[in-house]
Amino acid sequence: MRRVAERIGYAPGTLYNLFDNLDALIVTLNGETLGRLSAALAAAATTGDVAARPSALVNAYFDFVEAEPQLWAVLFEHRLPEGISLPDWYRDGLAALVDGAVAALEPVMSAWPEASRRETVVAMWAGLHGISTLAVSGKLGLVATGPPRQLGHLIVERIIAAGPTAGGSFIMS
Amino acid sequence: MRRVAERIGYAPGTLYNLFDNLDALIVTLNGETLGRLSAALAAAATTGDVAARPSALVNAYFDFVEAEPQLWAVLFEHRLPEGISLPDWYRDGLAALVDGAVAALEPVMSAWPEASRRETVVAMWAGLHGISTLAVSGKLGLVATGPPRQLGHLIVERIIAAGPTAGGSFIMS
DNA sequence: CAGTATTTTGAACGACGTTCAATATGTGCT
DNA sequence: AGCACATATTGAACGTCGTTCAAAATACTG
Repeated sequence: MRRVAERIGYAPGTLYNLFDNLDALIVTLNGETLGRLSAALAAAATTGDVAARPSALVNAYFDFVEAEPQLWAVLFEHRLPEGISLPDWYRDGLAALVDGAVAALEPVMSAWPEASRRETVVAMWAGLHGISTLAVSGKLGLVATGPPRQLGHLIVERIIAAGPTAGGSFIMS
Repeated sequence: MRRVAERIGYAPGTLYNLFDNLDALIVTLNGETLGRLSAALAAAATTGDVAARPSALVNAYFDFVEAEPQLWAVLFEHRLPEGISLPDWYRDGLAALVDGAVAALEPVMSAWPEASRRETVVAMWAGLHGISTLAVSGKLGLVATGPPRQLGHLIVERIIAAGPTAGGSFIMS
């Protein structure tokens, strides 16, 4: 709070007329970052070559992380105090991001049933998220050789290649 | 530091005879947690039914996260100040965890070349990590319906099912 | 210009990580 | 036992942080 206040040339107390506390300020900032990330992914999804969309989305995601590592880190590393939940518009923003990816990948995931498709996209998004957090915190580099982006492509491409009925090998027999 | 000191019945200053600062204390704690997580995964990997090992590992991972959410959160959310890197034994602990998973999954990933197998395991681990962080921070629940564990199984099973040559669809044609 | 509403201030509070001289405790020796 | 020395522990103090709030400054209105 003190650093933000100094940056904008105000006394610390002034910020409390705009935000309840530091958490509220960060959540508002994260809302903007979420919108920017969503827009970056949407722009990448306009590729005409639908087969290239999965890798285009992965590249757009990592481009964003590399372009704005601090904003991205705050967006996903910040945690509200116990018991306080994120505002509704935050959920809407996240849902819009996922929906955009689902729509963009629809051509290459037409074999999936609707519900499973969305679940799969969420899983892939979480996978990219995990790779990025480990990379940003310096823990991925301890065990991975290639760039984080490469692992991102691996996750997304193989999950899509596996198709909707993959897994559950115990069902076979 | 003050809370730890109070818990063990010492003055704050005493802790500085054992650790340089709070970061060093947390890194030491994280070393223990990493060992515990590694042991839990190793125990799950002893399953005789090799086909069930992937799901057993996923379950063990999420069991650990649910059993020790705070320790797990500190292990992976803590970040050293800029420029300071993790000690060597930390890297070794992480590498041991990955190596254990690679060894446990060897029977079901025998088709993979060695290097690719390890990379794939790292990617799956990062995927589980991403699911867990989003779940713990309350952000996964905003867009996912099922339990986090389900997404973990999805990622691991489909990546294994996809096989070593999946992805890179642009290579075909 | 007077009076009211709004914005901004900066001192103050409690909590935090950290430092360090002072103090307490333990250990080995005669 | 007492003494000298090493080690462990303390607690006050410092600077920083988020946060509060009465006071001061500014803006607006009739």
